[in-house]
Amino acid sequence: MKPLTIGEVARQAGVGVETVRFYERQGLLQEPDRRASGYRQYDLEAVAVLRFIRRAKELGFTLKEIKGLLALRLDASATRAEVRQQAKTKVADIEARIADLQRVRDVLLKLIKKCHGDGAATGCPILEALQGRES
Amino acid sequence: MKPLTIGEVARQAGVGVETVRFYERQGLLQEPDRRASGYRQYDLEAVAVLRFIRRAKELGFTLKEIKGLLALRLDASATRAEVRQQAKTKVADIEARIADLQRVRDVLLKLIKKCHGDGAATGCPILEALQGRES
DNA sequence: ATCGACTCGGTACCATACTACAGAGTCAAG
DNA sequence: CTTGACTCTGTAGTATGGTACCGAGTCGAT
Repeated sequence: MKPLTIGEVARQAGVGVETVRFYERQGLLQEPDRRASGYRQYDLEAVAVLRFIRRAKELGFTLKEIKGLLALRLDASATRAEVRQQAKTKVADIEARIADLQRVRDVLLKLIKKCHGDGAATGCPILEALQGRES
Repeated sequence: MKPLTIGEVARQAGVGVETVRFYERQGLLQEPDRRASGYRQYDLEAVAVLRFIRRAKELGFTLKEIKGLLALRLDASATRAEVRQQAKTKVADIEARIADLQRVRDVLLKLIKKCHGDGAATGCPILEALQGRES
């Protein structure tokens, strides 16, 4: 179990060295032990945490939320219900964003259908609609 | 047709004064005439442009894209096909984002289903899954 | 003439998630 | 013992879309 340098831990987790230090500053990664020289010394747990962060990010969690998840992960008194709640909230969040995007897409599709012409852009229904009279 | 101050034009367009100056710096809004005192003097076209920006932003266009749309709007040689193309590209864009979000949501829903328990968070399938063995 | 509201330019700051760099020190292989 | 790769801290910059503040000047109504 020889300790890893920041470069090794970053490589194993698939992130950059600067990113590791950044996460440390943000409080997502505990400050590791140091050698006499000041070099950080990591263990495999650090790799696990970094991978956790990466996955959670892929699932759309912000770093702030991930910080919360990491706290739950280490908190012996945390319950699965709490974790599930976080996940459910995120699902609701994502669904709201999907609905939003769908609404916008439909507006755009309608405008595209209206603008069948081929001439000058002046008077194009899309641009006209963007103009919008009302506030 | 008396000219409008920046405050009036901002109010009529429903944005802040600082925002108007910001759009000017970004090149979305032409630099207006000035009074002897240096005060900006706007006409109603400026209000139209600001509303255009607001609408397009609501439809998910970035300021950069909006700059392009505004250029098309004023370019006598621009065609409707070009405008339609922009809109279509944006639709494709939005649909990709929707698909992405749906994929993520499904992953989360699956994890939530797996985590039916009620005990300690330790070993919770959601946290475990986030851990992820592979890169 | 005075007052409050407004405007000026410039700069700095907010959140998000990094990324880049400078200049100095350290490590390990040959 | 040298060399090249690595690491250290601290600061600054990236992109996005603004918001906030400063001191100074200006406008219009009373």
